[in-house]
Amino acid sequence: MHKLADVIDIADLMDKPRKKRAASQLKDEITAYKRRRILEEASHFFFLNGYEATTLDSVAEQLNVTKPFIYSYYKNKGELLYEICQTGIQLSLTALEEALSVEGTASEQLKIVVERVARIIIENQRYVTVYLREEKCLLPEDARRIRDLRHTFDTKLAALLEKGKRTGEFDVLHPSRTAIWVSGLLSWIALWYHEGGRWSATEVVMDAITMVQKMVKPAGGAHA
Amino acid sequence: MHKLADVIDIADLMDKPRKKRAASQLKDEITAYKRRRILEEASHFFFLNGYEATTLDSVAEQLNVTKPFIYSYYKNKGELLYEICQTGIQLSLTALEEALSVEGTASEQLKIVVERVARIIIENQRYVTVYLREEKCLLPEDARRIRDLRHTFDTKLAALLEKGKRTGEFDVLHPSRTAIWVSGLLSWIALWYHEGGRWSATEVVMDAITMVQKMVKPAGGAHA
DNA sequence: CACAAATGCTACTCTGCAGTATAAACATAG
DNA sequence: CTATGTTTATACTGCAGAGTAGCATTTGTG
Repeated sequence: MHKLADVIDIADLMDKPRKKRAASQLKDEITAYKRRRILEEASHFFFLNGYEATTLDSVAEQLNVTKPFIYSYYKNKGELLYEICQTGIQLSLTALEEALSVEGTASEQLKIVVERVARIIIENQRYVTVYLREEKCLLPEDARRIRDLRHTFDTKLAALLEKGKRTGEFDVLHPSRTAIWVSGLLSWIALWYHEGGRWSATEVVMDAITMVQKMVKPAGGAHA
Repeated sequence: MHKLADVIDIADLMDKPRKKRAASQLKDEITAYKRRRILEEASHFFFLNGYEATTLDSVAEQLNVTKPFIYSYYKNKGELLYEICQTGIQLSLTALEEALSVEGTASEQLKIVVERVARIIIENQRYVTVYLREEKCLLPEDARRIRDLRHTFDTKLAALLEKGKRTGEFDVLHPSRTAIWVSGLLSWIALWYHEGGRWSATEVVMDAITMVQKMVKPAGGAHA
């Protein structure tokens, strides 16, 4: 239901001078940057205080702007939440897909997957935590799209476990159920890890790898 | 800092007639029952919609009473949240302690622990989920007490892993860190399990047992 | 410099809900 | 059947925060 003008860049069709096109491109980049900054600060507050408890006034104050400024870049508070949740799951999914594109045995791939996804989750803890914690606050249609991404994640992970099962590398009774335990273990990192806490990010990542490897290891002890 | 009268039942000290004591006892039971019913319904709404998004008016309506009724049994909304979170973690802790009191090897005990705690978490999903999700909404001092209970849970679990490590039943590099992964895996059940969903409670419990056993199993494959 | 167009801010509105003052209904005792 | 205390409801207050209308300010253009 888009108007044509919304989809195709009018500047490219009409014979606008170079300068103008360049200028509008720059403007778009600035707009994108502002949106990103708002999202960053909002995720910070949502992470610390929760979605409902966070006021857009406080986010604005942190950015040294005012509330209407935020409203000129986001339709409403819910849109901010959606973008944060989306970022949280999308980053993990992308990390998974990139890891899967590395050639190797199922065991090697799984190790890379866990390592990369765990790192991404730690680096983007705010986004992932808000996604896990505030799902209930999303509009139904937004929640649906987020769940679909999550489902894709679990499905791709399950496929990897299935592959390892066929080659005999893994001992998993039920790949799609095991995938949920593995992705749960990864998600748990976001809820539990604390920067500057008792354990370093690297320790946590290494632990996660070890745990997942044990979860899928055949009983016989083959395939160390 | 309690006054004496708050600690010792005055009716027992003064020579009150039997009837009065019996009557006041019954009254206390009724009061306790009302508090429990309020808590049940509140946890239902907190679970479904989140703490902040839930109005006490809606809880009252569900109970066919009014908001001031609730306020005559609970000081404020925060106290309700605290009791729910407390219930969530306390139930798990009690289940753990009961399971630990069963005599047996570390492996046997661990199996019982995971089984019982997983069952309790599934049966009391509302309470546990609210505890995991709404921790940020608690007053600092309440949050502190909840964290202490959680810490006790993790510590007792770590002690069991330590014991199994000494006997050679378990292969865990770092018991207290592994305990956190195990308790995370158990917590994850509350966030993910859905009654009437693809998998039954029994399947989930059995899966949890399998996963935890694999997580601590020695590489050599001894101690099946 | 004048004019236009965007970008951002001041100063609101309006709603929804936590919490309460007060009155009514009910029970219990004398 | 009145007197007294207890339990519950009616009917408010007060406030915080989401969202907005309209003014001010900057920026770019001929």
